Amino acid sequence: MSDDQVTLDAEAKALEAPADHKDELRLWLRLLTCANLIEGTVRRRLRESFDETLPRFDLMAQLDRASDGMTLSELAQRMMVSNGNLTALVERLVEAGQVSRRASPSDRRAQVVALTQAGRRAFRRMADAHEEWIAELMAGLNQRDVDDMMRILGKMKLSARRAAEKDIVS
Amino acid sequence: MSDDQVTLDAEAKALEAPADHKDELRLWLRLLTCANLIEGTVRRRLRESFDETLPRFDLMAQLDRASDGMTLSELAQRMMVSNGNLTALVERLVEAGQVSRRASPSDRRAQVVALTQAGRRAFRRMADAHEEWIAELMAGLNQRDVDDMMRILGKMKLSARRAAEKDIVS
DNA sequence: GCCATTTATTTTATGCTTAAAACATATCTG
DNA sequence: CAGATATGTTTTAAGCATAAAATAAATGGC
Repeated sequence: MSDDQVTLDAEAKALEAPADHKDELRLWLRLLTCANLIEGTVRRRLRESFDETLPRFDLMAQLDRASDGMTLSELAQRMMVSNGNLTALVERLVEAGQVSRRASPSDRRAQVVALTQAGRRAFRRMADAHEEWIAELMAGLNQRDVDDMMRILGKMKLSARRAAEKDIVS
Repeated sequence: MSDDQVTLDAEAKALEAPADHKDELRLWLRLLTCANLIEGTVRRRLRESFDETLPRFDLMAQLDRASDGMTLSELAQRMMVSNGNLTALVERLVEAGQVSRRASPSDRRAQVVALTQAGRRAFRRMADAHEEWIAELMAGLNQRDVDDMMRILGKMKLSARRAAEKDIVS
């Protein structure tokens, strides 16, 4: 490997131009394309097969993992959406009888939301289909690809979180 | 390799349970987490540094690559958003003087949109910062990670597109 | 116990997004 | 060339999303 050449090129550039990050940019664009492609397909199929929206499905997926329910703030954090977003979303799901809402026993400011029995039943049906759809969309990957990507995405998640938190904490 | 064992297990399962696709599901959730983390950071910084929104930036990015502009339909397809979505988005950018809009010479239904000079100038400033942000968010990856992931995402893109198009073409 | 700060939620204003319907123009087919 | 079909765009109705401000309750320091 010609490290000298790399170093010389890098130094030659550093004097007049900023570092080149085209590879990372291309990676990001491709990641985004894949995410949009998959998310769009899931969104469409959820609507066509179950007359349900993706945000509602995502919300139910979080509640499905917490049998005792959770507060709105906790839900917002896990879903990575703003608090205000949940107010209306939860309201509609409560109206539809899929989510229950009760005051927190320990904190009079907070509300605990949870899946109703009907909500859990509906979610489970959708989740089974959803799992199949994801597998179908990723059918072109072999186990090695899945494992490799899982590992690299783990690193990316850490890296991105560190950079993102720098903005907020300070 | 014990193919027999694999086959037996698979057959034993097939009788009572559907195939297990947990790995793909986990991969999808992690991919989504990364995408949301990065996209959210970019969105916030665009607003804080340039008082600009991500959809507007994305639109300008597409136009930056087509110096002669393109029609709304072509733009919608490249951005992977609905046509109706663009009407208002373009309208606001035209108002802001960043995008121009003219009738297509060859098709009286169509309009061609393009960046104005001011729009191009503004976009270039933002794009430089954006490239740095992406590199920072992905700083935890080495070149090998970037290359590996790029390759696997290429496979995923093909795979997802095939599955997605199955729904629509029919 | 009181005041400052933090935390939980809602409200408001604005913008993004979609699907579906409506409309206009192009293109194809017989 | 006429009618059918396809394509380009806008409109409509509904829902999703954010930031920022407002409100309410909890917590911490003194």
